[in-house]
Amino acid sequence: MDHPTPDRPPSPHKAHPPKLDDQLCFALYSAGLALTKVYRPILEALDLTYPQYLAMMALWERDDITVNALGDQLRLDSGTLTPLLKRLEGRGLLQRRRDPEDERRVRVVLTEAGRALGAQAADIPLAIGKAAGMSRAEAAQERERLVALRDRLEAFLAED
Amino acid sequence: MDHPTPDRPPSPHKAHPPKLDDQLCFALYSAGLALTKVYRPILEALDLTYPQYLAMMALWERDDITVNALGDQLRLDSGTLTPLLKRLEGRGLLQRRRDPEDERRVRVVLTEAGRALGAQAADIPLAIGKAAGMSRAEAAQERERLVALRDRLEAFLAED
DNA sequence: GAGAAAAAGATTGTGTGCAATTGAATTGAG
DNA sequence: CTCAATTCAATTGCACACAATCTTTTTCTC
Repeated sequence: MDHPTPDRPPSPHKAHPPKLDDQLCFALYSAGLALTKVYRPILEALDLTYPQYLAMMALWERDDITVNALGDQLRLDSGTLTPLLKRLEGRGLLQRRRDPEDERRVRVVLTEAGRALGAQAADIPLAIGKAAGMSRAEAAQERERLVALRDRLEAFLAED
Repeated sequence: MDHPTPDRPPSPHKAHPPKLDDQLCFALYSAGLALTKVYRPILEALDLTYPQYLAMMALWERDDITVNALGDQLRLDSGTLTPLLKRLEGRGLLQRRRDPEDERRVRVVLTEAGRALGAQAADIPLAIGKAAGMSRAEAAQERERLVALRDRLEAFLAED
């Protein structure tokens, strides 16, 4: 049961392949998979997928925004958002209408049903916190560390 | 059940919908998206997708394992792994062969080309660490926190 | 030892993610 | 004012993820 690369041998004669369980990236990846698996049965009650839930959260806070603006918040492009929003529209949770000011834009507006769903979602964070076995404060700390990591990665991507 | 909601406004007359940027889950989700975007151009040199890279990492450490065993490590099921492995096989990086001992199993074995790719991947973690703007020690700490979170979520999923 | 149950992997169908392209609308340079 | 460049969303194509189902093979029970 070998473990963590305590110290790398100073002179790598041969290049050693990286190990799965040493990688921060895999921890992030597998934690994300686990989290969506926890969400799935909870969101089933609202008949939402996890990305749909994220989109609805953004819209509960502020709707009547363009697809682009929503994509900036969610870090998703139109290739992902357009079909996702069409599904939500098909369920009567929102409407997509061309902006008369600029016909290139599509503005996303919640319906009454869409807004009402927000109240039903109010208890979800608590349920997730329980599954994660973290206090509110711990979760907030971890959230900040991940946001900081994300921001550094996005800054790196934005370079040149 | 639980309730000490310490910092909530005292009387929730109406249920308030959760907010995107308050959620640990969205921090995890968006950090994961950013990370794969950082990986993409780096992995292009190896002509691997990010999940393919994860699978290869597992195999560089130990191959000649079943699809199930690989799936347990990666947290993926056969519905995801079968086509992924077929693509890698098509590229000549590995072979899939039925286990003669138990014809239900398929064992995954690296080819020489597949093993050779491991050497080319040796510098990737360093490049990622740079993009993430973290020291080795910081990355290791964050990795442990995420693994702990993942393990708690998986334990919750395994309940009942 | 025969039939039921279980296990391993493959397949099908749905829903993301994203690159690349397209089409329509707007803006900008001269 | 005009035509090229830009912008916004949609579309297309590929690769995950996963539920549900199916086939084959093995094991379990009697």
